[in-house]
Amino acid sequence: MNNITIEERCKKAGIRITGQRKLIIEVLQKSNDHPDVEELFKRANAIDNKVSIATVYRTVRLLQDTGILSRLEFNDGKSRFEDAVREHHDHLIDIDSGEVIEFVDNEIEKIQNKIAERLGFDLVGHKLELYGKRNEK
Amino acid sequence: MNNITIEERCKKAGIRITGQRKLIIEVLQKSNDHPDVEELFKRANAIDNKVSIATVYRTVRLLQDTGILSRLEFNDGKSRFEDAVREHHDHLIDIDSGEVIEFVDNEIEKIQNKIAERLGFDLVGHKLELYGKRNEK
DNA sequence: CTACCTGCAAATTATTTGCGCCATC
DNA sequence: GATGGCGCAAATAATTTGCAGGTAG
Repeated sequence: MNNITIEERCKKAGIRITGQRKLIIEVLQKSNDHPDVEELFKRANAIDNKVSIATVYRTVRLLQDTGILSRLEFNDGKSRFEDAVREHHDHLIDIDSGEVIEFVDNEIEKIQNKIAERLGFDLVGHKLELYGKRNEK
Repeated sequence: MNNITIEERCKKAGIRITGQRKLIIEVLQKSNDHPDVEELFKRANAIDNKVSIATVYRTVRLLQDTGILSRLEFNDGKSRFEDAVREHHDHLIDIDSGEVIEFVDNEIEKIQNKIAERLGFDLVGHKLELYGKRNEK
C-alpha cells in the first residue's frame, strides 16, 4: 500500500538523515493514530532519549514544508502530522471518544473535482472531517 | 436566509447580553469573511473601543461552547469563527491568495451520510475544505 | 442586590529560534 | 573539513485566567 518510505523520500528531497530524524520518522511511520508533537516526542524518547522536543518541531516542520507530511488540525489547538503520500483518505472523528477513523471514498473525490471546476479552480488538495456518534444497533 | 440572529439565540440560551457582547456579535454577524480573534477585536474597537481582546476571546469561546458559533482552523495556527446555524456550507481556499470561498453542495451531504452509516456512525457534522488554484481560461 | 461580566496583566500552552557545540556527507 | 543539525533555554504567538471593580437582570 505504501511502497516508498518516508526516509527514502527524505533522501530524494536532499534532506540529511540524522539519528534523531531517523527516529522521528520511524515513530511517524509506525503510528496509526494521529499523535501531536508532544506525543511524538514521548514515543521517540521511549525508544531512545537523544531527541529534544525542539528537534521534533523542527523535523515535522521541515517535512511538512517539503510536502512529505501533511499537517492536520482537529480544532483542539494542536497540530498533528501524517504521511502525505499514503493513499488519500479522510477522517471520521468520534465526538464521544475522540477516536479518529480513516476512510477512503472515491465518489467524494470525484464530486470535489466537479465542485472546484464549477467555481473556476483546479483542485490541489482537500481536507474532509466527519464528526459522528457511534450508533448502537 | 438567516432568520434568527445570533443575539436572539444568545438570549434563548440564557446568555447575558452586555454592551461588549452585543458589539462582538454585531461584528460577527456582518462579517462575510473569516476574521481571527485579533481581527474581530480590531473591527469591534473601530466601532467602539470599550472591548478588550480578553473579552473577545471569552465571548467566542462561550458562543462556541453553546453551539452558536463554529470554530474553524485553516492550518495557520489561528482560530476563526462563524455562525454555526447558517445554511450549511463548505470552504474552498485559494492557495495562492488565501482567499476563502464558501459553497454549498447537496450531493456531498448525501454521500457523507452514506459513508458515516457504512462505518456505523450517526453523522453529527462535518468540515470540508478544498484547496485549489484559480484556473485561467 | 447578587451573580455575572470586564479590563488588565500575569500565566499557560504551542511553537519557533539564537547560539555554541557536534555530526553527517 | 565544511555545512548543516542539535540541545538548551529564551523568545514569540495564541489563548486563558485570577482578581478587584463594574453592570445587567
